[in-house]
Amino acid sequence: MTTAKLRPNYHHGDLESALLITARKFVKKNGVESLSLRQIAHEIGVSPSAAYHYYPDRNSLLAALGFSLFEELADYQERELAKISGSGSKSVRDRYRTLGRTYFEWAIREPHFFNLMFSDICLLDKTFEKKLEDSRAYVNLNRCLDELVSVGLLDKKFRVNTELLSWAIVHGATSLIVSGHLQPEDYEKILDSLDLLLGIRK
Amino acid sequence: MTTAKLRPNYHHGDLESALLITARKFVKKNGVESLSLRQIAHEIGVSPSAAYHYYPDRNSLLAALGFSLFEELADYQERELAKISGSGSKSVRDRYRTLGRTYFEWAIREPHFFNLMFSDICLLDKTFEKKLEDSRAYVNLNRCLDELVSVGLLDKKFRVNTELLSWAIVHGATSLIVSGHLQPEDYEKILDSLDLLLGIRK
DNA sequence: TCCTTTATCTGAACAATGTACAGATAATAG
DNA sequence: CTATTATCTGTACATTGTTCAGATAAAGGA
Repeated sequence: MTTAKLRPNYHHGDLESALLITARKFVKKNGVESLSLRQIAHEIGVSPSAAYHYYPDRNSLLAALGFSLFEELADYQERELAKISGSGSKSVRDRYRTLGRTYFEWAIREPHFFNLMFSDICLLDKTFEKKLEDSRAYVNLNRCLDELVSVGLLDKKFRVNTELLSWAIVHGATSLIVSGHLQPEDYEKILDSLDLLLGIRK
Repeated sequence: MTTAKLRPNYHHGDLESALLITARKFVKKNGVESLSLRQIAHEIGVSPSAAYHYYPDRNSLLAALGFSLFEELADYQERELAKISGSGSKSVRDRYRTLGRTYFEWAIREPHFFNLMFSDICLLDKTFEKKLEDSRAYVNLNRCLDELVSVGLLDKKFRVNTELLSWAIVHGATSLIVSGHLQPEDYEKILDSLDLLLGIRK
Protein backbone atom coordinates (compact mmCIF):
# COMPACT_ATOMS: atom_id res chain seq x y z
CA MET A 1 0.00 0.00 0.00
CA THR A 2 1.67 3.18 -1.16
CA THR A 3 -0.52 5.70 0.64
CA ALA A 4 -3.11 5.39 3.34
CA LYS A 5 -6.45 6.46 1.98
CA LEU A 6 -9.79 7.20 3.52
CA ARG A 7 -11.50 5.40 0.66
CA PRO A 8 -8.99 2.86 -0.51
CA ASN A 9 -10.74 2.13 -3.79
CA TYR A 10 -11.79 5.58 -4.84
CA HIS A 11 -8.81 5.72 -7.08
CA HIS A 12 -8.13 2.06 -7.28
CA GLY A 13 -4.89 2.24 -9.21
CA ASP A 14 -5.48 -0.66 -11.54
CA LEU A 15 -9.20 -1.12 -11.78
CA GLU A 16 -9.05 -2.24 -15.38
CA SER A 17 -7.08 -5.39 -14.68
CA ALA A 18 -8.89 -5.92 -11.39
CA LEU A 19 -12.11 -6.10 -13.40
CA LEU A 20 -10.58 -8.62 -15.76
CA ILE A 21 -9.21 -10.78 -12.95
CA THR A 22 -12.47 -10.78 -11.05
CA ALA A 23 -14.51 -11.44 -14.18
CA ARG A 24 -12.23 -14.39 -14.90
CA LYS A 25 -12.93 -15.81 -11.45
CA PHE A 26 -16.70 -15.54 -11.91
CA VAL A 27 -16.75 -17.06 -15.39
CA LYS A 28 -14.42 -19.85 -14.31
CA LYS A 29 -16.79 -20.87 -11.55
CA ASN A 30 -20.25 -20.39 -13.01
CA GLY A 31 -19.96 -19.50 -16.67
CA VAL A 32 -20.75 -16.48 -18.76
CA GLU A 33 -24.44 -16.27 -17.97
CA SER A 34 -23.86 -15.83 -14.27
CA LEU A 35 -21.45 -12.94 -14.61
CA SER A 36 -22.84 -9.77 -13.05
CA LEU A 37 -21.11 -6.42 -13.35
CA ARG A 38 -22.57 -5.37 -10.03
CA GLN A 39 -21.24 -8.40 -8.20
CA ILE A 40 -17.82 -7.85 -9.70
CA ALA A 41 -17.86 -4.20 -8.69
CA HIS A 42 -18.97 -5.17 -5.20
CA GLU A 43 -16.21 -7.76 -4.84
CA ILE A 44 -13.58 -5.23 -5.89
CA GLY A 45 -15.12 -2.70 -3.55
CA VAL A 46 -16.12 -0.19 -6.15
CA SER A 47 -19.39 1.35 -7.27
CA PRO A 48 -21.65 -0.42 -9.81
CA SER A 49 -20.86 2.07 -12.53
CA ALA A 50 -17.10 2.22 -12.12
CA ALA A 51 -16.51 -0.41 -14.77
CA TYR A 52 -17.99 1.79 -17.48
CA HIS A 53 -14.92 3.94 -17.50
CA TYR A 54 -12.99 1.01 -19.00
CA TYR A 55 -15.56 -1.07 -20.83
CA PRO A 56 -18.58 0.32 -22.66
CA ASP A 57 -20.73 -2.60 -21.59
CA ARG A 58 -20.83 -6.09 -20.10
CA ASN A 59 -20.05 -7.87 -23.36
CA SER A 60 -16.94 -5.78 -23.92
CA LEU A 61 -15.51 -6.95 -20.63
CA LEU A 62 -16.35 -10.53 -21.55
CA ALA A 63 -14.77 -10.11 -24.98
CA ALA A 64 -11.59 -8.76 -23.41
CA LEU A 65 -11.57 -11.74 -21.09
CA GLY A 66 -12.11 -14.08 -24.03
CA PHE A 67 -9.17 -12.59 -25.85
CA SER A 68 -6.88 -13.03 -22.85
CA LEU A 69 -7.98 -16.66 -22.58
CA PHE A 70 -6.58 -17.41 -26.02
CA GLU A 71 -3.27 -16.15 -24.71
CA GLU A 72 -3.60 -18.37 -21.66
CA LEU A 73 -4.28 -21.40 -23.82
CA ALA A 74 -1.22 -20.65 -25.96
CA ASP A 75 0.85 -20.26 -22.79
CA TYR A 76 -0.26 -23.66 -21.58
CA GLN A 77 0.42 -25.27 -24.93
CA GLU A 78 3.90 -23.78 -25.12
CA ARG A 79 4.73 -24.96 -21.60
CA GLU A 80 3.74 -28.49 -22.57
CA LEU A 81 5.60 -28.30 -25.88
CA ALA A 82 8.75 -27.25 -24.04
CA LYS A 83 8.75 -30.55 -22.18
CA ILE A 84 9.43 -32.40 -25.43
CA SER A 85 13.04 -32.06 -26.52
CA GLY A 86 14.69 -33.12 -29.76
CA SER A 87 13.84 -32.82 -33.41
CA GLY A 88 13.62 -36.47 -34.42
CA SER A 89 10.50 -37.85 -36.03
CA LYS A 90 9.27 -39.20 -32.71
CA SER A 91 9.63 -35.83 -30.97
CA VAL A 92 7.89 -33.99 -33.78
CA ARG A 93 5.06 -36.48 -33.71
CA ASP A 94 4.81 -36.04 -29.93
CA ARG A 95 4.63 -32.30 -30.29
CA TYR A 96 1.88 -32.57 -32.88
CA ARG A 97 -0.15 -34.79 -30.57
CA THR A 98 0.54 -32.47 -27.66
CA LEU A 99 -0.97 -29.51 -29.48
CA GLY A 100 -4.24 -31.37 -29.82
CA ARG A 101 -4.17 -32.93 -26.38
CA THR A 102 -3.53 -29.62 -24.59
CA TYR A 103 -6.34 -27.95 -26.54
CA PHE A 104 -8.71 -30.70 -25.45
CA GLU A 105 -7.52 -30.86 -21.83
CA TRP A 106 -7.74 -27.11 -21.43
CA ALA A 107 -11.33 -27.16 -22.60
CA ILE A 108 -12.28 -30.06 -20.34
CA ARG A 109 -10.68 -28.38 -17.35
CA GLU A 110 -12.26 -24.98 -18.06
CA PRO A 111 -15.43 -25.55 -20.05
CA HIS A 112 -16.80 -22.10 -19.21
CA PHE A 113 -13.66 -20.51 -20.65
CA PHE A 114 -13.93 -22.62 -23.80
CA ASN A 115 -17.55 -21.64 -24.27
CA LEU A 116 -16.77 -17.95 -23.92
CA MET A 117 -13.87 -18.11 -26.37
CA PHE A 118 -16.09 -19.48 -29.12
CA SER A 119 -19.28 -17.65 -28.27
CA ASP A 120 -20.64 -14.81 -30.35
CA ILE A 121 -19.68 -12.40 -27.59
CA CYS A 122 -16.14 -12.59 -28.94
CA LEU A 123 -17.32 -12.65 -32.54
CA LEU A 124 -17.34 -8.99 -33.47
CA ASP A 125 -14.76 -7.68 -31.06
CA LYS A 126 -12.10 -5.35 -32.43
CA THR A 127 -9.48 -7.19 -30.42
CA PHE A 128 -10.00 -10.26 -32.53
CA GLU A 129 -9.53 -8.46 -35.80
CA LYS A 130 -5.90 -9.29 -36.22
CA LYS A 131 -7.26 -12.81 -36.12
CA LEU A 132 -5.83 -16.11 -36.92
CA GLU A 133 -2.53 -15.47 -38.60
CA ASP A 134 -1.19 -13.66 -35.55
CA SER A 135 -2.57 -16.14 -33.07
CA ARG A 136 0.24 -17.95 -31.31
CA ALA A 137 -1.64 -21.23 -31.14
CA TYR A 138 -2.20 -21.12 -34.88
CA VAL A 139 1.43 -20.24 -35.58
CA ASN A 140 2.59 -23.13 -33.41
CA LEU A 141 0.31 -25.54 -35.23
CA ASN A 142 1.60 -24.48 -38.62
CA ARG A 143 5.21 -24.72 -37.48
CA CYS A 144 4.58 -28.20 -36.15
CA LEU A 145 3.01 -29.35 -39.40
CA ASP A 146 6.00 -27.99 -41.32
CA GLU A 147 8.25 -30.00 -39.03
CA LEU A 148 6.20 -33.09 -39.80
CA VAL A 149 7.01 -32.49 -43.47
CA SER A 150 10.72 -31.83 -42.94
CA VAL A 151 11.04 -34.95 -40.80
CA GLY A 152 9.36 -37.13 -43.41
CA LEU A 153 6.15 -37.93 -41.56
CA LEU A 154 3.98 -35.94 -43.93
CA ASP A 155 4.53 -35.76 -47.66
CA LYS A 156 4.88 -32.19 -48.83
CA LYS A 157 2.20 -32.57 -51.48
CA PHE A 158 -0.34 -33.46 -48.81
CA ARG A 159 0.43 -30.35 -46.76
CA VAL A 160 -2.55 -28.41 -48.08
CA ASN A 161 -4.76 -26.79 -45.46
CA THR A 162 -3.74 -29.47 -42.99
CA GLU A 163 -3.69 -26.84 -40.26
CA LEU A 164 -7.35 -26.16 -40.91
CA LEU A 165 -8.18 -29.84 -40.93
CA SER A 166 -6.23 -30.49 -37.74
CA TRP A 167 -7.91 -27.64 -35.95
CA ALA A 168 -11.35 -28.69 -37.15
CA ILE A 169 -10.92 -32.26 -35.90
CA VAL A 170 -9.55 -31.33 -32.49
CA HIS A 171 -11.96 -28.46 -32.04
CA GLY A 172 -14.91 -30.52 -33.22
CA ALA A 173 -14.18 -33.41 -30.88
CA THR A 174 -13.58 -31.00 -28.02
CA SER A 175 -16.72 -28.99 -28.68
CA LEU A 176 -18.94 -32.08 -28.89
CA ILE A 177 -17.51 -33.38 -25.63
CA VAL A 178 -17.73 -30.08 -23.76
CA SER A 179 -21.34 -29.67 -24.89
CA GLY A 180 -22.15 -33.14 -23.60
CA HIS A 181 -22.94 -34.78 -26.92
CA LEU A 182 -19.91 -37.06 -26.73
CA GLN A 183 -17.95 -38.53 -23.84
CA PRO A 184 -14.36 -37.61 -22.90
CA GLU A 185 -13.10 -41.04 -23.94
CA ASP A 186 -14.32 -40.34 -27.47
CA TYR A 187 -11.44 -37.91 -28.02
CA GLU A 188 -8.92 -40.76 -28.34
CA LYS A 189 -11.37 -42.79 -30.40
CA ILE A 190 -11.66 -39.99 -32.93
CA LEU A 191 -7.92 -39.54 -33.30
CA ASP A 192 -7.42 -43.30 -33.54
CA SER A 193 -10.04 -43.52 -36.24
CA LEU A 194 -8.16 -40.93 -38.26
CA ASP A 195 -4.83 -42.70 -37.74
CA LEU A 196 -6.39 -45.94 -38.91
CA LEU A 197 -7.67 -44.30 -42.08
CA LEU A 198 -4.28 -42.72 -42.71
CA GLY A 199 -2.49 -46.00 -42.14
CA ILE A 200 -0.57 -44.84 -39.11
CA ARG A 201 0.25 -47.57 -36.62
CA LYS A 202 0.66 -46.57 -33.02
CA MET B 1 -61.81 -20.05 -33.74
CA THR B 2 -63.97 -22.59 -31.96
CA THR B 3 -65.69 -20.34 -29.45
CA ALA B 4 -65.96 -16.60 -29.07
CA LYS B 5 -64.34 -15.58 -25.80
CA LEU B 6 -64.25 -12.41 -23.81
CA ARG B 7 -60.55 -12.92 -23.09
CA PRO B 8 -59.35 -14.94 -26.05
CA ASN B 9 -56.10 -15.98 -24.41
CA TYR B 10 -57.25 -16.70 -20.91
CA HIS B 11 -57.41 -20.34 -21.76
CA HIS B 12 -55.27 -20.22 -24.79
CA GLY B 13 -55.73 -23.80 -25.92
CA ASP B 14 -52.18 -24.55 -26.86
CA LEU B 15 -50.00 -22.19 -24.93
CA GLU B 16 -47.20 -24.71 -24.61
CA SER B 17 -46.48 -24.90 -28.31
CA ALA B 18 -47.24 -21.20 -28.76
CA LEU B 19 -44.43 -20.53 -26.32
CA LEU B 20 -42.08 -22.75 -28.29
CA ILE B 21 -43.02 -21.21 -31.61
CA THR B 22 -42.62 -17.67 -30.35
CA ALA B 23 -39.37 -18.49 -28.56
CA ARG B 24 -38.09 -19.96 -31.83
CA LYS B 25 -38.88 -16.71 -33.61
CA PHE B 26 -37.02 -14.62 -31.06
CA VAL B 27 -33.94 -16.85 -30.96
CA LYS B 28 -33.86 -17.06 -34.75
CA LYS B 29 -33.71 -13.31 -35.03
CA ASN B 30 -31.51 -12.19 -32.17
CA GLY B 31 -30.06 -15.21 -30.44
CA VAL B 32 -30.43 -16.78 -27.04
CA GLU B 33 -29.28 -13.83 -24.98
CA SER B 34 -32.01 -11.59 -26.27
CA LEU B 35 -34.85 -13.95 -25.46
CA SER B 36 -37.20 -12.50 -22.86
CA LEU B 37 -40.04 -14.47 -21.31
CA ARG B 38 -41.99 -11.28 -20.80
CA GLN B 39 -41.71 -10.27 -24.46
CA ILE B 40 -42.81 -13.72 -25.53
CA ALA B 41 -45.77 -13.62 -23.17
CA HIS B 42 -46.69 -10.17 -24.44
CA GLU B 43 -46.51 -11.26 -28.07
CA ILE B 44 -48.77 -14.23 -27.39
CA GLY B 45 -51.08 -11.97 -25.42
CA VAL B 46 -50.69 -13.68 -22.11
CA SER B 47 -49.49 -12.63 -18.68
CA PRO B 48 -45.77 -12.66 -17.78
CA SER B 49 -46.12 -15.64 -15.48
CA ALA B 50 -48.26 -17.83 -17.70
CA ALA B 51 -45.24 -19.68 -19.08
CA TYR B 52 -44.37 -21.09 -15.67
CA HIS B 53 -47.22 -23.55 -15.88
CA TYR B 54 -45.32 -25.35 -18.66
CA TYR B 55 -41.66 -24.60 -18.06
CA PRO B 56 -40.07 -24.19 -14.63
CA ASP B 57 -37.78 -21.44 -15.88
CA ARG B 58 -36.37 -19.64 -18.89
CA ASN B 59 -33.65 -22.20 -19.55
CA SER B 60 -36.13 -25.05 -19.66
CA LEU B 61 -38.00 -23.37 -22.47
CA LEU B 62 -34.73 -22.84 -24.31
CA ALA B 63 -33.72 -26.45 -23.76
CA ALA B 64 -37.03 -27.65 -25.16
CA LEU B 65 -36.47 -25.41 -28.16
CA GLY B 66 -32.95 -26.76 -28.55
CA PHE B 67 -34.25 -30.30 -28.58
CA SER B 68 -36.82 -29.52 -31.25
CA LEU B 69 -34.09 -27.93 -33.37
CA PHE B 70 -32.24 -31.23 -33.59
CA GLU B 71 -35.40 -32.67 -35.06
CA GLU B 72 -35.61 -29.79 -37.52
CA LEU B 73 -32.05 -30.36 -38.62
CA ALA B 74 -32.73 -34.06 -39.15
CA ASP B 75 -35.84 -33.17 -41.16
CA TYR B 76 -33.81 -30.91 -43.41
CA GLN B 77 -31.10 -33.52 -43.86
CA GLU B 78 -33.62 -36.20 -44.75
CA ARG B 79 -35.33 -33.95 -47.28
CA GLU B 80 -31.99 -33.34 -48.98
CA LEU B 81 -31.06 -37.02 -48.82
CA ALA B 82 -34.32 -37.92 -50.53
CA LYS B 83 -33.28 -35.94 -53.58
CA ILE B 84 -30.48 -38.41 -54.26
CA SER B 85 -31.75 -41.61 -55.76
CA GLY B 86 -29.97 -44.88 -56.43
CA SER B 87 -27.59 -47.06 -54.44
CA GLY B 88 -24.53 -46.98 -56.65
CA SER B 89 -21.18 -45.88 -55.31
CA LYS B 90 -21.71 -42.39 -56.69
CA SER B 91 -25.08 -41.96 -55.02
CA VAL B 92 -23.78 -43.23 -51.70
CA ARG B 93 -20.85 -40.87 -51.87
CA ASP B 94 -23.26 -38.03 -52.68
CA ARG B 95 -25.40 -38.89 -49.70
CA TYR B 96 -22.37 -38.92 -47.41
CA ARG B 97 -21.33 -35.48 -48.63
CA THR B 98 -24.87 -34.24 -48.31
CA LEU B 99 -25.02 -35.14 -44.63
CA GLY B 100 -22.04 -32.90 -43.95
CA ARG B 101 -23.09 -30.14 -46.30
CA THR B 102 -26.59 -29.87 -44.85
CA TYR B 103 -25.20 -29.76 -41.30
CA PHE B 104 -22.93 -26.90 -42.29
CA GLU B 105 -25.52 -25.00 -44.33
CA TRP B 106 -28.10 -25.28 -41.59
CA ALA B 107 -25.66 -23.78 -39.11
CA ILE B 108 -24.66 -20.95 -41.44
CA ARG B 109 -28.27 -20.12 -42.16
CA GLU B 110 -29.31 -20.25 -38.50
CA PRO B 111 -26.25 -19.54 -36.37
CA HIS B 112 -28.36 -18.67 -33.33
CA PHE B 113 -30.02 -22.07 -33.51
CA PHE B 114 -26.68 -23.80 -33.85
CA ASN B 115 -25.31 -21.95 -30.83
CA LEU B 116 -28.29 -22.89 -28.69
CA MET B 117 -28.11 -26.56 -29.70
CA PHE B 118 -24.55 -26.86 -28.47
CA SER B 119 -24.73 -24.49 -25.52
CA ASP B 120 -24.72 -25.66 -21.94
CA ILE B 121 -28.37 -24.71 -21.66
CA CYS B 122 -29.13 -27.99 -23.42
CA LEU B 123 -26.40 -29.85 -21.54
CA LEU B 124 -28.23 -31.23 -18.54
CA ASP B 125 -31.73 -31.40 -19.89
CA LYS B 126 -33.70 -34.57 -19.30
CA THR B 127 -34.93 -34.48 -22.87
CA PHE B 128 -31.42 -35.09 -24.11
CA GLU B 129 -30.86 -38.13 -21.96
CA LYS B 130 -31.80 -40.67 -24.56
CA LYS B 131 -28.98 -39.04 -26.40
CA LEU B 132 -27.04 -39.92 -29.41
CA GLU B 133 -28.04 -43.45 -30.34
CA ASP B 134 -31.66 -42.40 -30.79
CA SER B 135 -30.85 -39.21 -32.66
CA ARG B 136 -32.05 -39.44 -36.21
CA ALA B 137 -29.11 -37.47 -37.58
CA TYR B 138 -26.71 -39.86 -35.91
CA VAL B 139 -28.59 -42.91 -37.16
CA ASN B 140 -28.55 -41.53 -40.70
CA LEU B 141 -24.82 -40.91 -40.52
CA ASN B 142 -24.12 -44.45 -39.37
CA ARG B 143 -26.34 -45.93 -42.04
CA CYS B 144 -24.58 -43.89 -44.69
CA LEU B 145 -21.16 -45.04 -43.51
CA ASP B 146 -22.33 -48.64 -43.63
CA GLU B 147 -23.44 -48.06 -47.20
CA LEU B 148 -20.01 -46.71 -48.01
CA VAL B 149 -18.62 -50.04 -46.82
CA SER B 150 -21.12 -52.19 -48.68
CA VAL B 151 -20.51 -50.28 -51.89
CA GLY B 152 -16.75 -50.68 -51.61
CA LEU B 153 -15.80 -47.06 -50.95
CA LEU B 154 -14.68 -47.75 -47.41
CA ASP B 155 -12.82 -50.87 -46.36
CA LYS B 156 -14.65 -52.65 -43.56
CA LYS B 157 -11.53 -52.76 -41.36
CA PHE B 158 -11.35 -48.96 -41.42
CA ARG B 159 -14.94 -48.57 -40.28
CA VAL B 160 -14.00 -47.95 -36.65
CA ASN B 161 -15.55 -44.89 -35.03
CA THR B 162 -15.74 -43.23 -38.43
CA GLU B 163 -19.10 -41.77 -37.45
CA LEU B 164 -17.41 -39.97 -34.55
CA LEU B 165 -14.61 -38.76 -36.77
CA SER B 166 -16.98 -37.57 -39.48
CA TRP B 167 -19.10 -35.70 -36.98
CA ALA B 168 -16.06 -34.13 -35.32
CA ILE B 169 -14.68 -32.83 -38.62
CA VAL B 170 -17.95 -31.39 -39.90
CA HIS B 171 -18.95 -30.03 -36.52
CA GLY B 172 -15.50 -28.58 -35.89
CA ALA B 173 -15.34 -26.80 -39.23
CA THR B 174 -18.89 -25.54 -38.79
CA SER B 175 -18.33 -24.35 -35.24
CA LEU B 176 -15.14 -22.48 -36.12
CA ILE B 177 -16.87 -20.78 -39.03
CA VAL B 178 -20.02 -19.88 -37.10
CA SER B 179 -17.91 -18.43 -34.29
CA GLY B 180 -16.02 -16.30 -36.80
CA HIS B 181 -12.61 -17.91 -36.41
CA LEU B 182 -12.69 -19.33 -39.92
CA GLN B 183 -14.36 -18.22 -43.14
CA PRO B 184 -17.23 -20.03 -44.89
CA GLU B 185 -14.99 -20.98 -47.80
CA ASP B 186 -12.77 -22.90 -45.38
CA TYR B 187 -15.38 -25.65 -45.12
CA GLU B 188 -14.55 -26.99 -48.57
CA LYS B 189 -10.85 -26.53 -47.93
CA ILE B 190 -11.04 -28.72 -44.87
CA LEU B 191 -12.91 -31.51 -46.63
CA ASP B 192 -10.55 -31.31 -49.60
CA SER B 193 -7.56 -31.53 -47.30
CA LEU B 194 -8.96 -34.74 -45.83
CA ASP B 195 -9.69 -36.19 -49.26
CA LEU B 196 -6.16 -35.43 -50.34
CA LEU B 197 -4.75 -37.24 -47.33
CA LEU B 198 -7.02 -40.20 -47.94
CA GLY B 199 -6.05 -40.33 -51.61
CA ILE B 200 -9.49 -39.54 -52.92
CA ARG B 201 -9.58 -37.69 -56.22
CA LYS B 202 -12.57 -35.53 -56.96
C1' DT C 1 2.99 26.44 -2.45
C1' DC C 2 -1.50 27.24 -4.46
C1' DC C 3 -4.63 26.87 -8.22
C1' DT C 4 -6.47 24.77 -12.29
C1' DT C 5 -7.27 20.93 -15.03
C1' DT C 6 -8.06 16.21 -15.89
C1' DA C 7 -8.88 11.39 -14.87
C1' DT C 8 -11.35 8.53 -11.97
C1' DC C 9 -14.99 7.00 -9.22
C1' DT C 10 -19.70 7.73 -6.63
C1' DG C 11 -24.67 7.69 -5.94
C1' DA C 12 -29.03 7.97 -7.27
C1' DA C 13 -32.05 6.81 -10.75
C1' DC C 14 -34.53 4.05 -14.53
C1' DA C 15 -36.41 0.50 -17.20
C1' DA C 16 -36.34 -4.35 -17.98
C1' DT C 17 -35.94 -8.95 -16.46
C1' DG C 18 -36.82 -13.67 -14.09
C1' DT C 19 -39.51 -15.49 -10.81
C1' DA C 20 -42.94 -16.34 -6.78
C1' DC C 21 -47.55 -16.54 -5.13
C1' DA C 22 -52.28 -15.78 -3.97
C1' DG C 23 -56.32 -15.62 -6.31
C1' DA C 24 -59.50 -15.28 -10.46
C1' DT C 25 -61.44 -17.77 -14.32
C1' DA C 26 -62.91 -21.24 -17.40
C1' DA C 27 -63.25 -26.09 -18.72
C1' DT C 28 -64.43 -30.58 -17.11
C1' DA C 29 -66.51 -34.27 -14.63
C1' DG C 30 -70.09 -35.98 -11.60
C1' DC D 1 -76.35 -27.69 -11.75
C1' DT D 2 -72.40 -28.07 -8.79
C1' DA D 3 -67.75 -29.24 -7.43
C1' DT D 4 -63.28 -29.95 -8.97
C1' DT D 5 -59.29 -29.11 -11.47
C1' DA D 6 -56.29 -27.03 -14.87
C1' DT D 7 -55.06 -22.75 -16.55
C1' DC D 8 -54.02 -18.05 -16.52
C1' DT D 9 -53.91 -13.15 -14.07
C1' DG D 10 -52.05 -9.40 -11.23
C1' DT D 11 -49.10 -7.84 -8.14
C1' DA D 12 -44.93 -7.84 -6.06
C1' DC D 13 -39.85 -8.27 -5.29
C1' DA D 14 -35.04 -8.59 -5.91
C1' DT D 15 -31.55 -8.16 -9.38
C1' DT D 16 -29.60 -6.60 -13.43
C1' DG D 17 -27.32 -3.37 -17.14
C1' DT D 18 -26.87 1.19 -17.99
C1' DT D 19 -26.99 6.45 -17.70
C1' DC D 20 -25.51 10.81 -15.88
C1' DA D 21 -24.66 14.71 -12.95
C1' DG D 22 -21.51 15.52 -9.59
C1' DA D 23 -17.89 14.42 -6.03
C1' DT D 24 -13.07 13.34 -5.32
C1' DA D 25 -8.27 12.72 -5.92
C1' DA D 26 -4.15 13.19 -8.77
C1' DA D 27 -1.29 15.75 -11.88
C1' DG D 28 0.51 19.83 -13.94
C1' DG D 29 1.53 24.78 -14.22
C1' DA D 30 2.37 29.26 -11.91
